[in-house]
Amino acid sequence: MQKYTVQELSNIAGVSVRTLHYYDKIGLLKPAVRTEAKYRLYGKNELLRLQQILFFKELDFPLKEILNILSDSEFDLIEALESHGQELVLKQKRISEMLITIEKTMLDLKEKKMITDNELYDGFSKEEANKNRKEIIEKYGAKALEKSEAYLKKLTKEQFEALKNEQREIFKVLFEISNQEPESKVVQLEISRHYKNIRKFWGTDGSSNSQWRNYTGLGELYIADERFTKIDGKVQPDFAIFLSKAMTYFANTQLK
Amino acid sequence: MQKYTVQELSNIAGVSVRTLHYYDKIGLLKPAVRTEAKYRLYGKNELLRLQQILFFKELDFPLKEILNILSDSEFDLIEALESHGQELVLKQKRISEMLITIEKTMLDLKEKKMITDNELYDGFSKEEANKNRKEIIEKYGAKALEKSEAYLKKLTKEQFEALKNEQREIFKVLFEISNQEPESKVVQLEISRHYKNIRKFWGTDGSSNSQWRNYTGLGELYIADERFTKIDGKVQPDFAIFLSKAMTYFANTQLK
DNA sequence: TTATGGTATGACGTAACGTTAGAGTCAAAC
DNA sequence: GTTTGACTCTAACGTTACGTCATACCATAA
Repeated sequence: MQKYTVQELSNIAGVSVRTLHYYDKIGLLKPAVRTEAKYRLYGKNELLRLQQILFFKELDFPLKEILNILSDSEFDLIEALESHGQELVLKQKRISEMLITIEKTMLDLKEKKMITDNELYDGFSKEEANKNRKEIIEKYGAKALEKSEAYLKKLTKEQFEALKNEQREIFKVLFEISNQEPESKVVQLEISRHYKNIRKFWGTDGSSNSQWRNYTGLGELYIADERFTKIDGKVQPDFAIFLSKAMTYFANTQLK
Repeated sequence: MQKYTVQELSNIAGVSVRTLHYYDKIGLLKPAVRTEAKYRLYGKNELLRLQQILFFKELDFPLKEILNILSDSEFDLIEALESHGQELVLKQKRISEMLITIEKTMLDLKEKKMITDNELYDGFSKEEANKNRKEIIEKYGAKALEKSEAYLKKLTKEQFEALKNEQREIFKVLFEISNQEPESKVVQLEISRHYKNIRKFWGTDGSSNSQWRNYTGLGELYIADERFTKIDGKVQPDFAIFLSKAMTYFANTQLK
């Protein structure tokens, strides 16, 4: 007759040795025999029983109930499955409700942190802001403005601040090499860094294509809105144009 | 300033005193002050914090994470909600799979226990069985036979046995009063017992109307199949007819 | 014979409390 | 002033299904 040691059975069934010790202790799965040295040896019946145990365990039955099921008759099995299934359905309902609550809460929080129109042109006077917008429309059309503002409004306050601040560093590097061609490898490498850096604000929504379009749009925004491309506090219009070109080129080469 | 003792806070927030002790111990909710006698006293801030805690607890956040959330900034909150939501979605998926497995298993089990055609007329020879079926058709039509057999085939073996055996008792009582009118109150009372007794084999499927039709059909079956209405081993055709009448009357009076 | 690796038992740790148990505290009733 | 009853405190075990040591024993090959 086939006999398995703890480790053998553990390998066959994919459970830990400790689990077998435990099942033995609680009387769920006793070894067929014990050697004089107290070693546990299991036979085929035990292997089968273990597989039954694992089946119910996968269904999230507590071990005590598994013990009952495996010792009682078949009729109880159906009943057990039925009532356990009902419990699971209830769990699902509860989780659904939790998910709804979570989504609502997130909406609430995001709403609070959404940028208001005022904050969008914060630091500019109303007139300046409007002048700013008119300029964009003249140069790039109303659609470009719309896209840019829609993009910014989707950000939270923190993200907006991060957008302004966190990129100073990388912009400095880019500024240093802004005498190079926007399509050059050196520039494109830095741009890819910038892209990765900015991507984390976009979350997971939107197709990859639309992400490239967004990125191009962001480049246009840099030209239009001088807040982003200030270097050491000074406005750099040429740099913004350089940036936009490099970004557009990057986006186009990535779009297969 | 308002101060609450453990029990007061426990009543307000709907948690146990032990829970407050525990939250204190793990540093999740410390009382505002401790009296010289070591009594815990909570203020309004603590009440508010407790409510926050309970909010996240309802969402199944572990207390450790709640501790982090309540001490860290708001940005982490959204992240926490998002990842926790993803966990919950995974849980839901796993439960869905479990439910599918359970349903499959139950189908398998029931199939095994379904009555086979042979077992349906078990104890009768083939000829007898066919004679039996012909008789039913002659007296009640083919539809009645079909319905009866369909009804029986839906039962599991155990249920079939139960149907035959478990009702001996109640049939004896009914047999005693079978000299009464089937429509009489005494009889109808017993019939209602019989109805309740038999109902548990039907499960939850089928409209209530169809259940009454089933019940009437079962009465016809009793007439046709003498196995069910044997009293002390003797066939009682008159009793079967009496039963069927009483059952039909019962079903009709219940159908509003 | 010893090195190596498998095995056994026992005990602590995990999460979030429930549940005694023993001892001290408070306010009111006597 | 004291007793009573309600309240509070800390400490400790129980719960689930093991993981993770620690320590000691066992088996087999070199």
